[in-house]
Amino acid sequence: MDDRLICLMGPTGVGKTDLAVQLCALGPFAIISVDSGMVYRGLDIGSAKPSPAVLAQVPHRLVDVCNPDERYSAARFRNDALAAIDEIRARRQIPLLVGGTGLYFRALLEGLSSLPEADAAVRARLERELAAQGSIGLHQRLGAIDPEAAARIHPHDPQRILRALEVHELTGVPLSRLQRRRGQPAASGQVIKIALAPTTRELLHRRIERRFHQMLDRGLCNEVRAVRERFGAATPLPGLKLVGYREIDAYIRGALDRDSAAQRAITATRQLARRQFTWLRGDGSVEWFTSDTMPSAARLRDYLAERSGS
RNA sequence: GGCCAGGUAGCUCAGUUGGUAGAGCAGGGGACUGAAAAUCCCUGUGUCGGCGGUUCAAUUCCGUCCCUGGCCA
Repeated sequence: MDDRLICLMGPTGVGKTDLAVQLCALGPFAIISVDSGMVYRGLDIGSAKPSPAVLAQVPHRLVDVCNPDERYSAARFRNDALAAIDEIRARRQIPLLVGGTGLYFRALLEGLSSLPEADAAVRARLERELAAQGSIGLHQRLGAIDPEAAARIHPHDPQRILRALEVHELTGVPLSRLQRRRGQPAASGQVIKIALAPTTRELLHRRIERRFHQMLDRGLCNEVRAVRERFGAATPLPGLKLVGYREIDAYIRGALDRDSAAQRAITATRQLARRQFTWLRGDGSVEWFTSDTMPSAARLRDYLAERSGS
């Protein structure tokens, strides 16, 4: 039985999705999206989802699985992806994991420790304490409870400080101790990692800028307005923290003019792409393919056939 | 053409009572365990517009030229 797990990775805007869709026409592949943006229903243009027509023809698992007012997570992704992998294999197809979310790939391929999930009440209280004491104050408190975690987490990193305190409150055990027992590798099979990237950064920057203007042309602003109308201006919407959405939301609320919102969105996308590179560069097991000229799906198929022979 | 204000890092600007200069942003690198498209960390040598002059020493003072903006003709 073919137990391969194919990962098509790369920074935003290099054409991973198009290539994956083409590949599906050439073999028994089934796509699982590894993308923290495409999980949101109604956030279509700005997350660069494939069109409804493409989605109907080539199913993407883990696209449109939660609403913009919900919070998705790496752990939820891991569970959903494991279920999708089983289902795909039961149909004698090969899972093709496509996306740029490094943490999700790691959660799936290396596993997560067994930790409590986020608790809204605890988090709300910690947020208030953060506002009152500042992150350095909370970091000191963490130092008393869990010196190991405090040493690893920077005093200015409120998100991680809060999470460490939250875990301790919920379990009575320091985060660092729970993390020492790392969960088993979560996904089974022969992992093949392919990264798609341009040869120069400038090429990527140009592509990002052009793509964002296309998103505006396709009605990104109206998409954000529709979401705001549906949930109300005051509701915190995790979905609108995504690159591009955040800036357009600020424009719609009147905090930014349209041009600076667009410029900031493009900048934020470049910075996102850089962080995505950082995950990939550190991984010695990825095979790099250039995206300067879109590699043909046939070439990728042949590469995969070669790899499976061993 | 005259007067005024500017010309310093890719951009916006500080600053140097004369001893060759530093912030923010951008860019680059890194971290990453239930928010991750998040949250953080590290990273600043540039003919200080050109050419002359004064001076031990000029980006700083003086002269002149060039460029940009404003006002006046």
